[in-house]
Parts: sequence; C-alpha cells; structure tokens
Amino acid sequence: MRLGISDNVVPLHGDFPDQRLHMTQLTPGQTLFWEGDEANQLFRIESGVVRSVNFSAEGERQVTGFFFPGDVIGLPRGHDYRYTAEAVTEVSYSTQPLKGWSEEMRCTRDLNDALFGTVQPELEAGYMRSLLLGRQGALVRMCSFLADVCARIGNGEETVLPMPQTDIAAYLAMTPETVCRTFRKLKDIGTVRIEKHDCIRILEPGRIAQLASH
Amino acid sequence: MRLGISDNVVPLHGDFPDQRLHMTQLTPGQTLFWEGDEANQLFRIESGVVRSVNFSAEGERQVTGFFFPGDVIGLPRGHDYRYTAEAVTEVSYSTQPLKGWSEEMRCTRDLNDALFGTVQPELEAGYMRSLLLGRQGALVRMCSFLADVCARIGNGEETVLPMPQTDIAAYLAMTPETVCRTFRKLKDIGTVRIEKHDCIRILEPGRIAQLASH
DNA sequence: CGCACAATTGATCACGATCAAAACCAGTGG
DNA sequence: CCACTGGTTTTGATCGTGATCAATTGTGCG
Repeated sequence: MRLGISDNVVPLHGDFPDQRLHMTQLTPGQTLFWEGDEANQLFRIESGVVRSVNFSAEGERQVTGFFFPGDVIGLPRGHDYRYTAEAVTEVSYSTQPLKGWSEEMRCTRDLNDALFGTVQPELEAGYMRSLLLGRQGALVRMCSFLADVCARIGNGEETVLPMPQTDIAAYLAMTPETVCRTFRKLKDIGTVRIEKHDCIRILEPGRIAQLASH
Repeated sequence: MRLGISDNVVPLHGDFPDQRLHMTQLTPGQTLFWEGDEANQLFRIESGVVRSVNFSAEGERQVTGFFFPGDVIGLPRGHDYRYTAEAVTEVSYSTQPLKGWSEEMRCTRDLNDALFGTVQPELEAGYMRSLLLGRQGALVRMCSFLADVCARIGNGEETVLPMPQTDIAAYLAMTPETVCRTFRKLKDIGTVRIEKHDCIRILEPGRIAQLASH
C-alpha cells in the first residue's frame, strides 16, 4: 500500500522558471513557513528533507508529512498555509510567487496532470497518512512508513532514514518508546541496522514491505 | 479543531452549467464510482450523504470521508478515482465531464479559489482525517467528528446523524463496539439522545465541541 | 566537562480490541 | 398480522497492545 509520503517525481514544469527568486539554505529545525501565514509563494525543495507539522488547539504536535527534493509545497488552504514547514536536515530550496504559478497553470495543456504535480504532494500526503493511521498495529504502521521512505528515496538497496525517531513517532501517532521498540524488533530480525543512535539503515526493503502487508 | 469533513460551502460556479447531463437517484449502498476506475466526470451531490471508502491490500475497509449536498467529488489521482463513493442515504447527484471542468478552470479568475472549491473537499477531507486519527482517545475522536458533522449539516440546535455507527467506526478507525459505548457515555451525560436505534440526535453541540478539545 | 536532548530499557497500567451473545429493527413472504 | 431473516446495535467478559511513568545511556555541542 502506498503511504503518506509524496512521490511527486515529475515536477510542474521540470524546474522553476528563470525568475528563481531565492535559493536559500536552512539548518535543521528552521522553518520555511508557518501555518496560518498568508501564502504568497511556493517552495521547491532542492536538497534535504522537510516535515510538515500541525498543532491541535490543545498544543499537541503532529507531523503530517515528509517532503523530499523535487517536491513543491506551500499551496495554501484559502489564503494561508495549512501547516508549518520545518527543515529536518540541512535544506536548500527555491521559491516561486504564487501568482506566477496561477498564470503558469493556465497555460498548461493538461490541467489535471499539472495539479497532480503540485497540489498532490502535500494534500495527497495527508490523504495517504489517514489511510496509514487507519490501520492497526505498531509494526504494520512502521513498516508501511519505512517501505514508503525506501520507495521514495531508496536506491533499491540499503536506505538510511533521514529523520529522527521522534519525528517518526509524531508522524505515526505513536510514542517514541514504541517506535524505538519496534525498531529493535526489526533489528532482531535483521532487516535494519542501528548505527550511531541517529542513523538507521534499512537492509531488507522487501521484508519491510512484506511486514507492512499485515 | 476542524476535521475530516469537507466544508465546501461555495461551489465552483454556483451550480454546474446548463449541460447538466445526468441527474441521478441512488438508494443507500449503491456506488457513484469505483476506486481505480478511469475518471471522466465529476459528481455534484444535490441531496443525501455520500461516503468515500478505500480498501487496503489486505481487504481492510476504511471510510475516508463523508460528503454532503453542495460538495463536488470525483477528481482523480492521475487518471483514476482515488476511492469508491457510496451512497449512505438516498442520494441525488448531477455530473459534469472532467474535460469541461478543465476548460472551466482555465477561465476562472482566481485559480486558487477555484481549486479551493473542487480539489478541496475530497483531498482536504483526507488531510483533516489524518489530523483526527492522530489524536488519542476514543471520546476525543468521536466528539471531534460529531462537532464537525454539526458544523457541516447542523442548524445550530439539534442535529440528527445521517450515517450508521458502523460507518462512523470505519471512519474513526475504531470498532463498532467502542463507538456504541462512547455514544452511551454521551447519552448518560445528556448530550445526545438515541432514538430508534439508527437515529442519534445531538442535543448539545457546544458540549460536544468542548469534549473534543480534550 | 557539562549541558540538553534523543534514544533506550524496564515496569506497570489502562484503553480499546476481541470474542461471544442477546436485543433491536427493517424488510419479506406466508 | 405474524414468522422469519439479515444486519445493526447493544451489552458483557476477557485479553493484549501500546501508553505512561521512570530512569539510564548515548550523542552532539558550546
């Protein structure tokens, strides 16, 4: 099953047009934009990993998605950004004014395909996460997530997870303890290796995908 | 907090254009379209309640959203419908060819607003459901859901739930037993009344919303 | 070194799933 | 009108998983 991580491989028009205004660098933890801020530009991730986070009225933090190089994020709900975007790793990104995007869309041959390339990543991420969270069992959820990360950034062989376990926990709606324990199970099976506390390597994507299917 | 139910109050262009091809009636349980089918038309719900359902690879059924009169659904992921749409109650709907929609969008003044009116309902529903499922506690989830239904179809006073408890369970990723027991709690508090087994009336929307906030 | 934070491990507990059965309701046909 | 059927709701008893609480270890950084 596919999960809550965008797989927008084909960007809107290949790349952003020449008027690439900013090409910015961020360090882990810095934010690209804030939930509720007025949205006036889109963000194209050039390198690194970005997470989208939402806070409930009571202050509970949820990670609603992860985004990777090639993804375009920042399409508003109404006029505001629908989440806060934070750099997980070092991140570099470029921006494009939202107005320009609107014009660009108008000239696109197949509007639907174009939408598929921009609206998709963030909204689709939420949709797929809802399917993920609808499934029961910590191991199934974890493996579904890992399988999706592998499909997105893996080379078919080993894959190193780019985000900390706390983020995975916040994404999967579980506690860090449960995430850690589930990782240990996978380690005991031999499907992952845990190196240096923060660096988890997935050794057998196939086995992971199989475990994800209940 | 807002939830996984669309609140697309303002339809795309008021109504579908004159070439309203079909105006169809459905009885409970019948489907509007199937997940995976090639998408060639949009559906505008005129009356009744529709649910979107997805099946995981293992056959688990999930209700991913509820849609109400005024909502436009059927926008594809790629070229296929992303879920199966089923009538919960008696439903009447009209359709519009997807090609026509694409042209119509092209002529829209504010493309973003237009997107907000069509892409929004279904994708946004998934996004909000992911936030809902990310919260812990059966009562909190139930009340968040109920509060949202009231906001969507309620008149401010009492509201009668239009969907069976099994659907609510499938939407909230809980068992029907848990849904039922949670309803009984609310009944004991006096915030809902259960009439005739299938007909649940929400008496105190305010209290519900309060309980939803943990 | 010492600080702050993430990860790890263990012990306990509670919530919701599961299993089982009965009650309720709608629809159908005798 | 009543008996029968199928599906939903209801209620009860038990069980298991993951949350919670608490404490230790590991890691990066000033």
